[in-house]
Amino acid sequence: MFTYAEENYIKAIFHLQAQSDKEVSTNAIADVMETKPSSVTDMVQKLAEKKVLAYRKYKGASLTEQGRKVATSVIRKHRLWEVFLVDKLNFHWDEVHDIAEQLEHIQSDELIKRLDKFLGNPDFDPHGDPIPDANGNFKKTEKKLLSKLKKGQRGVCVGVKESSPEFLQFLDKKNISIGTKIKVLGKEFFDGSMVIEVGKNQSFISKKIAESLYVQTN
Amino acid sequence: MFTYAEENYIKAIFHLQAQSDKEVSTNAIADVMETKPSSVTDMVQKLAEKKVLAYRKYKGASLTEQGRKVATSVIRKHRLWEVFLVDKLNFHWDEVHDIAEQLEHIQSDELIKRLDKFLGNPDFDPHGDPIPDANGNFKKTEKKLLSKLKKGQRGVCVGVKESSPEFLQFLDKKNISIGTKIKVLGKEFFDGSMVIEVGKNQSFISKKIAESLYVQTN
DNA sequence: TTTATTTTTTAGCCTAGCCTAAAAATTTAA
DNA sequence: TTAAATTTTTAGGCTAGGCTAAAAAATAAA
Repeated sequence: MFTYAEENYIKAIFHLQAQSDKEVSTNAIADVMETKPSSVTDMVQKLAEKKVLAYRKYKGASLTEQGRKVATSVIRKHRLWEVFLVDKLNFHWDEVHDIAEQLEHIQSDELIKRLDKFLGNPDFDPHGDPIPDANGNFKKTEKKLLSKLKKGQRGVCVGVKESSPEFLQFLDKKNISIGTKIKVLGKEFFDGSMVIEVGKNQSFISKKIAESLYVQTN
Repeated sequence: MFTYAEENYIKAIFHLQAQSDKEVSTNAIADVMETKPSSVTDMVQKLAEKKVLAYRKYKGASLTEQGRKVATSVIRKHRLWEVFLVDKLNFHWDEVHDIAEQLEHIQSDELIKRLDKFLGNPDFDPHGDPIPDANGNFKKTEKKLLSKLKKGQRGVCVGVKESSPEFLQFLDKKNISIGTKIKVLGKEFFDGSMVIEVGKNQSFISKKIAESLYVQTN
């Protein structure tokens, strides 16, 4: 139904829209797709004809209901495959993205249905991101950024905002992964840095880090 | 390194060459690829430049060592994924081909290494076809066509020559699958048909069927 | 509010992989 | 061994998805 390129554009627009909810600009899309704005214009016009998004010249694009369905289906597949790679094939969570990027385009509803069951109907991928159900609905979570916690508060790491290999490897070095309990020992006002407790160790982390990590408080 | 289309051509030429060992004709390739001969000429010339095959105008194509490596790698991936689909996701052996046809193009050596291990390093796919190892070597089997067996001989079904859904479903109806023990009760000279024993039942099968089923004798 | 800057679109071109129609080479038949 | 039939290649076109360069629209600054 949709080509790989089309699916990737739709997915990118979905993610961009999730952040700002308004129409997504041509340049923003070009940025994340690593293409030129002129190429984006072409593709966006084609996708508008296919009814997966609404497009107004010079204004930007926003997904239709149909487009959202395509996007969540691709995201669902991506995240389920990531669970497979980590849980079944023992990949590390910072190695799976590129492979899942390929696997997310495999077309077979039956395959995904069975894969989901095989994995025990997981709700979250190895990075802590929610896996939408077959209808495209995400489980609501009340996760917040680590940077929002006050001194003395505790939280459980449930995800990352950024998932570059560099960042994930940094977290590894600090022994932080999904499920890790974190306690805020101290917080600096002027630069937003924190001292946190992870297991038996304590670490100093910058504001940048604290704003890239999601935790769930209880 | 190679596009999906290129990999599919290489794979097709490999299979054609396995049957006749000589140079493969343009028309033969067009046939299995379901394209026009002119398209094949284009692609074959491109693949010759890429050194995966030797091509002589009007004579045909034959894979180089490099081409054989590409082909066996794709075949290895295809068959390993089929094992995954049947063993882990409980697909039926006649449902997995189209999905494996997509999965065989996923690029990641590490993925295949781990998948192979996860599946217990299988030697055969669900249709009984051998899975080449990482170096492209096939395990030798002395399978023969059922039609070659004489009256009274026994064999174990180890594969099929043809794997259309229709044929596989026919085998199902007769309760024949990989590992099924078959005994030849009788054989007609004039049309090559047979009466065979499968489990507690006996069946009449035509020459066409007997020539589409591989068995291993002991 | 006019000018300068930035963003977006248009126009035209490129490659991969397909196609059709016509030409050329090979094979088969007379 | 020449003519007919078949196979294969060439030539020229098409679509998807990119690109650059230039034009047009929108936004920001003077």
